[in-house]
Amino acid sequence: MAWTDDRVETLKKMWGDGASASQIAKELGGVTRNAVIGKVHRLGLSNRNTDDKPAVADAKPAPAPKAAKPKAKPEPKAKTPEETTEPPAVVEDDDDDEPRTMAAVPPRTGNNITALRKPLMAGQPLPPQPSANEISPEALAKVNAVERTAKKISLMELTERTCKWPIGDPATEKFWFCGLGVQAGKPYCEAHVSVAFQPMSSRRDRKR
DNA sequence: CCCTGATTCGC
DNA sequence: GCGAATCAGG
Repeated sequence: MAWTDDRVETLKKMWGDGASASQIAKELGGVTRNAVIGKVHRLGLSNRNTDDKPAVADAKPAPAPKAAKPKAKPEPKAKTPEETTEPPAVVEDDDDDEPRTMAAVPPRTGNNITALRKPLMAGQPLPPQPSANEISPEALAKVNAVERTAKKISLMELTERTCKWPIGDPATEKFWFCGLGVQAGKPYCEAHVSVAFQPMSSRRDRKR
């Protein structure tokens, strides 16, 4: 697949919009993210630095002894130390909206979670609330069981495919996220989905 | 393990 | 110019 003006345009557009290389590659099709990144660099779009390196100090003794080493390791990265002109990078991709017929129910880790009010991750549906209520005993038991086998991952480990169910008290060190594989599309694993999302009717029936 | 971009280098 | 392989990091 060649880089037609057309495709390059799309590339520029998406890259400018903050899309990731893999996203762009997927959109274009026929190329890998590596191809996209490579192109981005060749186009000089890597990081929009309109600045010219101030010829302040030129103590660069051309440190590139890459001579007879097919797989020589790259030299220390030369990263421009500046972050000022960073784009908003606000995640705004929400392919799916939670069904309105479902109601998110707060986590109940046996004990009680008080803090954790604001979303931990941008764009992620995770505003657990303390006011828990009746959840099917079976489901609850299931959750407790799952929490014993949970991966207990950190915030950084969270991905689109890891259960984001919080376990423990965020105010203490004893806090993790479930981390098990999510139920396709959902933010939680199967067990946690079952307690997090309940049909409105179900809640009503139980509650009243 | 999932992902991100950065870099190198044979083609 | 291209991009797979690799690196470095979250």
